[in-house]
Amino acid sequence: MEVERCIGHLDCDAFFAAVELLRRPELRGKPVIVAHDGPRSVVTTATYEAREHGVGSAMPLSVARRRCPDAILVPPDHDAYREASEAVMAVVRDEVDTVQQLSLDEAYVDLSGLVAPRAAMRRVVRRIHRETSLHVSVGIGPNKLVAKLASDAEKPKGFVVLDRRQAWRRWADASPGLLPGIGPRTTELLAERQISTIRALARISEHQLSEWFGPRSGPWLWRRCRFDDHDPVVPVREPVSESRETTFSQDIDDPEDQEHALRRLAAKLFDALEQQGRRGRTVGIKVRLADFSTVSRSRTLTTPVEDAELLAETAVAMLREYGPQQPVRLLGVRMASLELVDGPGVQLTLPWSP
DNA sequence: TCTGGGGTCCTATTTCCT
DNA sequence: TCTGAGGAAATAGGACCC
Repeated sequence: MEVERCIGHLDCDAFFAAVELLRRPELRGKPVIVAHDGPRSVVTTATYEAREHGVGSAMPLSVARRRCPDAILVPPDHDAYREASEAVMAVVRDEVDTVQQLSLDEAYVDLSGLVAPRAAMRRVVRRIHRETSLHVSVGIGPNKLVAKLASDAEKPKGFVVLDRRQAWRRWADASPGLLPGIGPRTTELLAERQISTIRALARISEHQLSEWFGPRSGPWLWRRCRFDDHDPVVPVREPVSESRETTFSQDIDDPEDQEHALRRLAAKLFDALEQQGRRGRTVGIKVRLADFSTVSRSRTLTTPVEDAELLAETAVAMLREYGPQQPVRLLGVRMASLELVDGPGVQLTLPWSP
């Protein structure tokens, strides 16, 4: 028996930029862009003043500068954002039992069974602002999909409550690309078939969508365009993989330089995992060439990688075997099949043979 | 306009095992 | 020993998200 759910989605407004503005109030009201200052940088976050000039997230910094020459550039400070995030999420968890944090600035909450879910979320919003001076937008709906669309609909400081029918009325004529999970590629594939609205997509049979997009994605699309979504709010999820990668300010041609960069990334990744008490059995590399094409290689070992040297050597070996035929723009190292190292004591006790 | 870094998930293909 | 079906796991690539 499916019980009617009530799901909330909460999203901090221009989060990174907002945190910077708290530290530097003199920037308030000005166009601010959070990004590293490099030739190949992209915009991480922009204040609404900068967005008015057409600046948006993930946009090349070179473009953003052209569109908004007066913008003030602030380098990202992830430690500060993590701290602010912890303060925000602490409030959310204090007010709601079931919280799924998606990123530093976003979370789903399960409000099912609450007598006054809206009042609960109003309280969360007020407390977050009182305790952190940050603003959030909230969406409430019968599932994650509607909640997320709703939180995005009227930001900043939005508070939108919709049921499925209202969501349909509001967005039936919008592009399928509005729906989270439908990106540029799928939007294009649909457009080739003359499907450019959610309404048009909803007229396609599940069977047809499965033929076009496969046995999982087809039915998923069929449900999505009906604003139907049964994904539960899952409080804790173990990480699947972790990686470190870097784009060079200039492409690297020399194999020795490439290997050196790869070793540095491997060391960084190993340190991070060791801090968490995690290790993985699968080592992967990622290579982006000058023409922006990307190649990956991976190798699964019989036992989890126990030392930094093995990780680095495995990565370097794969890079040598691949042997890039173009200058390299980006290198990355990844570990997957992650597991938690046993508690203290177990690895101190060597399994010896008599 | 010229594209970061850190992730998740899906698909197709290959490989290995029974 | 050869052959093959079918599934699980590994691999590569790509779409997508913040």
